[in-house]
Amino acid sequence: MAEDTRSIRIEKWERLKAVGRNPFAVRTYEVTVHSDDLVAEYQRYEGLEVSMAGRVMAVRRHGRALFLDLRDGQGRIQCHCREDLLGDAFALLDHLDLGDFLGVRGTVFKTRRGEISIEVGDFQFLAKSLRDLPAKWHGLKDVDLRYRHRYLDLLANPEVSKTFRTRAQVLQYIRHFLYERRFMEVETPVLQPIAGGTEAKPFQTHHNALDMPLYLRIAMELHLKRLLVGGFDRVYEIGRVFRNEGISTRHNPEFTMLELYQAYTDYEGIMELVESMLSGMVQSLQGSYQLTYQGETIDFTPPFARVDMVERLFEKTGVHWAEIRTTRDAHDLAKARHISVDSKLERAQVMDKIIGVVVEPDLIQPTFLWHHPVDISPLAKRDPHHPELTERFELFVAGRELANAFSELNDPIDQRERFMVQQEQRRDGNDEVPLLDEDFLRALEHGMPPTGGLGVGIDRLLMLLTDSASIRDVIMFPTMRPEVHEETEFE
RNA sequence: GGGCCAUUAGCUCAGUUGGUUAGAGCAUCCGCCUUUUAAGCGGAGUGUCGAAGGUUCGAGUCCUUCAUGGCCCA
Repeated sequence: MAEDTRSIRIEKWERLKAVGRNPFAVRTYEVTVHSDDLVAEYQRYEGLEVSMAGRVMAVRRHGRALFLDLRDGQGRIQCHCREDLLGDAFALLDHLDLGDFLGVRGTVFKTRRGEISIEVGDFQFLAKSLRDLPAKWHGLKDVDLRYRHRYLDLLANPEVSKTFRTRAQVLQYIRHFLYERRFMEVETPVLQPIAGGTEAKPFQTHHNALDMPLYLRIAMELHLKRLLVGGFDRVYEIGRVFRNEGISTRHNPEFTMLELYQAYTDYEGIMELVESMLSGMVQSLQGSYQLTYQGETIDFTPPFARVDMVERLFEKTGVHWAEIRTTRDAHDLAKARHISVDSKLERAQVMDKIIGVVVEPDLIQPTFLWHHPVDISPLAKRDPHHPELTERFELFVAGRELANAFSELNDPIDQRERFMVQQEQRRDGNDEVPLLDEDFLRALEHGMPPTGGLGVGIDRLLMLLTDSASIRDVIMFPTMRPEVHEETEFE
């Protein structure tokens, strides 16, 4: 029973305290080497005294000696403790449990079976664990427990730690890549009086002192563009955005976006940037341009394929975008293709849904789907030769949108007109359309340079790079319903 | 929101057409063991069978509702 384990361990702790060895009274422990480095450079360490600290993951007792596995932040190292070397201190190991933190000092050697180990000459309890760790080799499989108690998931399932190490590497890679291209990292508000920059339902909160509603941002776009007006010409932000929508294997209410804006270039310049960034990232992580996602080989060798959205729609449906003039036409097409859409949606949104069903799922290899119609791209510059289309692309990989980019609309009059169209949709009941951001328009009127912009969903990128089926596998603490009953075990 | 599936010991899982006292491995506890590594050997304990109702002489098993999660669809 869990309570028995706990009280037994508390008793052992009491006994340690009684002999002046209270683990929780210890503040520091000298660490001279980490496990992985020691194993990698065994020749250098053999016969030398080292000092290490970590969590005890396994104990194998052999009477007057024992082996234990110590896990530190890098990996695992085996330690050997013998009574003839440790003397009276050996008896203290009776109070050792799986999960305890231990510091050891001793000599590096190799066992008969060839395992690099430490012959412990001195040890210290650094923290006591009062609860059982998850099973040794089954791992922790219950997904609910894994996400709720991620610390146990990380301890029990090595591939989970690896995923989050990859996440850290990817963020580092991006920052380094953008640093080399002279981008500056900035931070813009999460709390906003108007949540704009895309279409999504925002979370609402309230500021007490100002007595006003505030929204959690759904995108960073409009603030980053203000910075271009302000004179920075290459800016980016990596941060959390929030969308008050359903939860699924591809959606978490809060997720991480990269947005970047580069002045004096357009969507084709950004296309080059994305190709270079992603192919280089895959190369540096995998050692090649290929990776496997859910059984499918994906090849990030640049250049990526380019597919014209309107053309591909025509190939797939025999219908040209221009033939769909009204909302009615769009709904008819959806019905003909057996695609169910909300009857309240307008023409452009219905078409967006249709494209999502008939075009996007086929885009398995990295593919730029480009030249989106202007009415689903309110912040993108028009294509000068086809003013009903825009200089925009979305990058699809494994049938999913990974990035979205365009030549940023900097014509303040056109921008205002497009916002006005959105306001009509809002009045017609589309509550995903943001309110008009007058200050943003004012900024544009001061003049924004021609600019290419990009947004990348970092979590979805990580799903690809770590072959994860669910977005929850790449977010440390995904959004969960609270547990029904809190266990209170304090007597 | 709809459909399907899951929930049994701390962990991972069995549990027959409804049948007596619900099982295994690991973990835990006791004993032995000074180069093991899923160490070994001997012994012991372990459950609100997700929750609440119902059917039945009898429910882990059948029915209903609920909770949480997963997959698919919207």
